[in-house]
Amino acid sequence: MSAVVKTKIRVVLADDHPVVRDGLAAMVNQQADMEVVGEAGDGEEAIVLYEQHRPDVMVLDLRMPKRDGVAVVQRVLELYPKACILIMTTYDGDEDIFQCLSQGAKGYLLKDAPRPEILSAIRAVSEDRPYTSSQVAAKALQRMGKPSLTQRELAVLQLVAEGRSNKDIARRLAITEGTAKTHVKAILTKLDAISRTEAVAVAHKRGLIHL
Amino acid sequence: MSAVVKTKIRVVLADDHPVVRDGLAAMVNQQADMEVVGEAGDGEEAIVLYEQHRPDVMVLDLRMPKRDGVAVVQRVLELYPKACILIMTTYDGDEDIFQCLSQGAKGYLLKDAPRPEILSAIRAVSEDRPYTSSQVAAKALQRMGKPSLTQRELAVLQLVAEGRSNKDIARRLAITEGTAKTHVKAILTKLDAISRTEAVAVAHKRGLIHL
DNA sequence: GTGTCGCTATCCCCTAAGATAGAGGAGGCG
DNA sequence: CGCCTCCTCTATCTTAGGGGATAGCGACAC
Repeated sequence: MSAVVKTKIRVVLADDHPVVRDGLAAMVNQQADMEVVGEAGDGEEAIVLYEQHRPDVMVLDLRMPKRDGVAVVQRVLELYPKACILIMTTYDGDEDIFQCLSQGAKGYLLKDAPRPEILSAIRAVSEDRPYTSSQVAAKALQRMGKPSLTQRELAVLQLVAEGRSNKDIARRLAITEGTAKTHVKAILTKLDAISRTEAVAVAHKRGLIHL
Repeated sequence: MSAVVKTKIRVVLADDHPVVRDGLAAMVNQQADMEVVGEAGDGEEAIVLYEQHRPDVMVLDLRMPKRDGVAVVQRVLELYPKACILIMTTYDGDEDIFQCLSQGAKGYLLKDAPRPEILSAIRAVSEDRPYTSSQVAAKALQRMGKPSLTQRELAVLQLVAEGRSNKDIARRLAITEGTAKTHVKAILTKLDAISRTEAVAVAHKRGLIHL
């Protein structure tokens, strides 16, 4: 070990696609100043590996089995408030971005980002500097000023997106049909949609619902 | 060169995520019997690279800029009917799978497949043997017997998914509202849905529409 | 305690959506 | 040629969906 060699940036990867993990691992391990110390295929594993390795950076996919990215961010920062987490995903909805960043993730980038950007994002986050590409930042700002949905409204929205009728929704949530309609109307207003189908489209695009 | 060394399997990769290409490339180049000879980031590039290199296998993502996977399959097989194409994607809807395989793709696998499966799929397809995982095959069979939508119905479905009203759809397609309703009704029947919102949910899950 | 917020609920009104049935023209195919 | 599918249009009828407003109740904050 030479005296000029700094300690490498230690990275944990979490993504449910082996091929993506391989790609990231190859990229990272090729760099002189960083190394992969752990790979997780789902959310729970990600948390366990974080505790085991206490890496300088955790690179996290949003959609994963067991526990999704947002939940992992929340849990890890609850345990280790100084954790540096970089979200790397295909989802560019303003709600996803907003959730992650407001939970305390240090960076957010899209999977179609070029290699150099990915690496510089890892370096930035490892030094506790936030990293957000301009497009992502723009989305996060879009989210500002837009009204949030309540928990109940999100539950109703989920059922609406599955194609359920108001009556059906009411039965499942043990409320009256009138109340279901009240919630749906609130959703339409907040999402600025004129029909439930449009509301689903908007919600999908914004990342309020998935699938 | 030793006499026992066979010619390597020459592979072209097409995926819009650099990180995925890197992962695949790393995996492939690590194998003694295969090598990556080209990488494309969109559909048009994929076609060009196929013509340039005439690889033994092309690994193709479904959703790509410029031209999507199905279109690439169609075009390449039109030019070179003996081309061996392996689809590798996250989309597991029966329609996506059915489209690709019936167009002539030799294999279809999901991005969450383990490394060994990916490699054996590439080897299989390179020898002109079809490769389909059991889950994927099951989906393809599910598609059998299900009615197809006409072009017009697909166009209407797309607009329905965007949240347009019947009147709006009619205006955009230059038909009467009644005709729009007729199409919507046909869609509901074929997708076995009772409302347009459910139809959108079903269509999405089956891969008839994206986004 | 007063105010705000979230969840619940109810009433009226009206339109968009879906169910049903029928029909004619264009084009492909045996 | 007839047969079939697709696309188009029509008409009627019923219901689910959506607009607008209002309000009681519990939780929580100030």
